[in-house]
Amino acid sequence: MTTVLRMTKQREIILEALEGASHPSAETIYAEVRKRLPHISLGTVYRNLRQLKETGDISELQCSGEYSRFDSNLSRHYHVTCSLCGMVMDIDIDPASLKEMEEEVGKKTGFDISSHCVGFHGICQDCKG
Amino acid sequence: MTTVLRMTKQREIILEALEGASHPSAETIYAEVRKRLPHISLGTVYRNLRQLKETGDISELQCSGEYSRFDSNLSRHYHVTCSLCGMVMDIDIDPASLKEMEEEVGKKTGFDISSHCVGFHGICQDCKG
DNA sequence: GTCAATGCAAAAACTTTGCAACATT
DNA sequence: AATGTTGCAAAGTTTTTGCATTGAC
Repeated sequence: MTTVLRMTKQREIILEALEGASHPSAETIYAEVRKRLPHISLGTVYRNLRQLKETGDISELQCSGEYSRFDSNLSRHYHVTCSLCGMVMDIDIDPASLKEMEEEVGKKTGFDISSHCVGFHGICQDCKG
Repeated sequence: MTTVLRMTKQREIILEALEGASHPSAETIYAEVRKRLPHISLGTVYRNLRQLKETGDISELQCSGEYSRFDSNLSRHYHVTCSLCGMVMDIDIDPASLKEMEEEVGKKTGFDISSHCVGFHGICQDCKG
């Protein structure tokens, strides 16, 4: 019995916030959504993010710092995070060699590899100045 | 003015716990150290782990799950984490292609890349059975 | 003796959850 | 009408911190 998600005002606006921002954190989404729904609760934001992640409508970044960041871009791609300001930028690199590595790792360790996460860290152009 | 770390009984035993365990979490280290120092506090464990990390005596894993895990092996290497039992295993893969990627990422994004993190996730042999 | 380190407890930071009221289907 | 969803507040988890006391040098 699959549970059907209902399209509530809250969910709708959370999704719009996801699409309008770059890799926002839950807190950032909360702040954004509150401009249009002042009474929404942080709990609702977290619940929705988890559900949308489970249904595969959004993804959660890994290797991007201390707390969760979310992404409405579902294609396989990687990220750089600025160690100073926390800014996250998409990287256009070919996942092929990582895919190869997955296979190699599976063979070497006996694990059934289901995913990998890669993240780069450094200082962004703005923070260099 | 560099602060000199003092070798306390606590620090010594924490380091031994680090070396005797495989990628332990703070909580695991706490449990282990408490066998020999029953009155040590969790705060002391966290403080020491942070200090040892800062002095470069140990490293903190990334991409290894929800909470921090530590490593007394300082050489550059990567990890697989079991999604079921949380077990972490070292992987013997060549970091060369990742190093190349770092350069490519720097060029493409304008970031000064200082590090990258890579982690693989899957099901370990024990959990498959 | 000096000052880093400890134990303890309180708090911070992020996230989850219980529950009655409410809204979508 | 049925049940998924919300707001609120309380609580859970992991990690940090303030402070008086202790201990390494």
